[in-house]
Amino acid sequence: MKLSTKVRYGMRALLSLALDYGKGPIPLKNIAKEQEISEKYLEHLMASLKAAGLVRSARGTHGGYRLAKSPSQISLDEVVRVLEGSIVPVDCVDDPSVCRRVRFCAMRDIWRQVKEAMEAVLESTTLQDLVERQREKEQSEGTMYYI
Amino acid sequence: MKLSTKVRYGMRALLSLALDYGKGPIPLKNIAKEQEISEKYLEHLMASLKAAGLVRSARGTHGGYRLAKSPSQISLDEVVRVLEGSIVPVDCVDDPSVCRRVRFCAMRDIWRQVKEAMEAVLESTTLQDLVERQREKEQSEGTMYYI
DNA sequence: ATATTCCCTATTATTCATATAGGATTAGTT
DNA sequence: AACTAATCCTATATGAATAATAGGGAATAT
Repeated sequence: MKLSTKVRYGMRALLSLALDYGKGPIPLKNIAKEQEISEKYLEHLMASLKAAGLVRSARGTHGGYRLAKSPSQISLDEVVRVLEGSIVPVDCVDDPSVCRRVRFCAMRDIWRQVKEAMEAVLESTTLQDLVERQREKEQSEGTMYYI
Repeated sequence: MKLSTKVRYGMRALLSLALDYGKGPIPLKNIAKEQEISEKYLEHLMASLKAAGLVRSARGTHGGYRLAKSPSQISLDEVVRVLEGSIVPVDCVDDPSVCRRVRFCAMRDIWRQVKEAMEAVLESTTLQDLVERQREKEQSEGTMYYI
């Protein structure tokens, strides 16, 4: 029931970009350093995020990544879906064909409830919410953020 | 964000025992056959469930496993915790020591909300609920159940 | 030109979940 | 006592997914 590090790293990277939203492209190198993620690994994540239309990129000097939409338009469930494929705890919830007796299965109902509960939280939270929350915390305490 | 098969198999095994609650010990072999789980693998799961006090065992002829408490007293969150260790999507939610900046982390709040949402569903459902749900479904449709 | 940056493909490493094996122990049955 | 059905224990193998690294190619601003 753990999130992959893909999602954890990806969220951190996006939060990083959200905090700098409007300031032009941020080089991957900076994000990697700030978030203590290997550059090479982060490249892959950014490629996925770009393919999904969450970030845009610019090459060359002064290039880097920036969010493709405003932080308030990116909800966390979108991010999880991009980096992890889906949110379901069990495949049959989204794809009934993986199990022949799906129609009679008591467990499946529960797993669907679990999925919906998780989704509700992730859908109702955007990067903008994270930014605000982060700024509040920094104000009173420190500067860095990790997951 | 997937459940391990440990949990899926374990739930199925327990549901099996719950459906036969009060009928004396059920040999592991029977459960394995009914649920299409390898006997050897199921042995490990039952060992965990026994160590956690969810089932009792009897050796020798006519031995087997039975629930240690009534189905209505076993909630699903307990089962998940036993077989998966915890319910958290990210370790820092339960154990702040894994990350030095936990106090200032915006993400952690969200992951905790996700955890609580999942827990709410699992805590409010017991094996007895599953049994009833299962019987309803069987009545109208078939006999077998899978996850 | 050159330095900086993203881009692409391939490969390796590591971890963890899953599964199997073989025998030891216990308890009923005859 | 011998036999059989069952759990119990420890060790090991397998496999798949995740995580991480490597190396060079292509674009762009100065």
